[in-house]
Amino acid sequence: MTSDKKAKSSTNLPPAPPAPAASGAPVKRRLPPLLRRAWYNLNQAFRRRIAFSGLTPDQFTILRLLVEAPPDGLTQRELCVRMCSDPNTMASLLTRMESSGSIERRPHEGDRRAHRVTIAVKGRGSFQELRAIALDLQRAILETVPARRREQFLEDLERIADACQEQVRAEPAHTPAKKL
Amino acid sequence: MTSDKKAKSSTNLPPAPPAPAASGAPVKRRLPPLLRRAWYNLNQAFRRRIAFSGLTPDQFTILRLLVEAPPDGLTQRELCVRMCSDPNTMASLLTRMESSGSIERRPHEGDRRAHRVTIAVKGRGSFQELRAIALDLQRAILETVPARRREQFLEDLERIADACQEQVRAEPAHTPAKKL
DNA sequence: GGCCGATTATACCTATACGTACTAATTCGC
DNA sequence: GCGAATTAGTACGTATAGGTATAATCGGCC
Repeated sequence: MTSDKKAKSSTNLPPAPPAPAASGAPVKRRLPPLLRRAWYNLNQAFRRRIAFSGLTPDQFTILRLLVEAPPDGLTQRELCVRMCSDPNTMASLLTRMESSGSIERRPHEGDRRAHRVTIAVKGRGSFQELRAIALDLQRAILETVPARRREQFLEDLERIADACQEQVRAEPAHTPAKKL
Repeated sequence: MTSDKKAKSSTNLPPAPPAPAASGAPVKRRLPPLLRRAWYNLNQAFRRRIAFSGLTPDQFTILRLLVEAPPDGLTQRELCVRMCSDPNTMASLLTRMESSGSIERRPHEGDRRAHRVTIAVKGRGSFQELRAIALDLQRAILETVPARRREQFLEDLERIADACQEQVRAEPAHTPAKKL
């Protein structure tokens, strides 16, 4: 068998020619599809690289936020804000992480509604291990943009991210017409 | 107690201070969090704006792809590639859209495994209506980047998207060496 | 012609994403 | 202080995201 088959999984993406035919006309690039493609593939590439650890990209993000947080930890609300997530997703995510021993939850001593979420020893170990993989991946991807434009690109991407967030605030979940 | 901020929203995102304090040091911007923030909020802003129609952002994307496709329509596989999605997600997505009457599925006359997916009259109407909303949103967001840098930004974002996709191909779904 | 690997779609399962509704606790106006 | 508005979390339901496995084909090769 000298076949150099790539062992391509059934759920994998084929060649994929998302770019329109090059002709000479100004290639009309649309922001939403580009953002979607970048994020989905970045997330998937990272998920596969860290799958061996049993953690998901979102769980890794939680660990990063906790490592960068003060030793007291953060409340679920604070994690939500930092992850652009919502209370529901956060609750189930943290429940799984608590079960697997990556984090710990204890009642907040100043606000009995809230929880203090902290990283467990096991979680800290996982983070150290996966962090290197994350940095490698990020570097490999950023290298495709010429070094002299990288800083400008990230600055503009931040403007875009800010603008997107602003557009969410401009359109509340349901605009509840308060009863009077 | 060190926390003393005034959030003011329920399921919504509060003020959200994702940026580190400005001090003078080069603000280290990280690609993954920025991409996540941009995509999540763009998607959410759009979802809320089109919620009245009963369609989701992903469903809108399907309609757009079908409108831009040849009259014969596309197979589910082709839609997967164009959406950076996978066969599973596509199947359930199309099942829902077929039930709601946005699209039609018929057997592929040349390949009995495949389906031809086409847009229904109802779906075409929805698309026309939502398209204007999508364009407005995209314009409002892109305007936050100076006009003279927009084209360059989108070009670099495309490089990033391509690089992310490449990183996925470099890491097949089930990495480890297959059983020998 | 028939065997075998590759491909299209589906079924099933877990992990988010997020809207609505609800409970319990906290804050604020008076 | 008391009650209403707010806020932290949770419960529940629907819509993706995507891994594994499988049925039905398709296609190349002997």
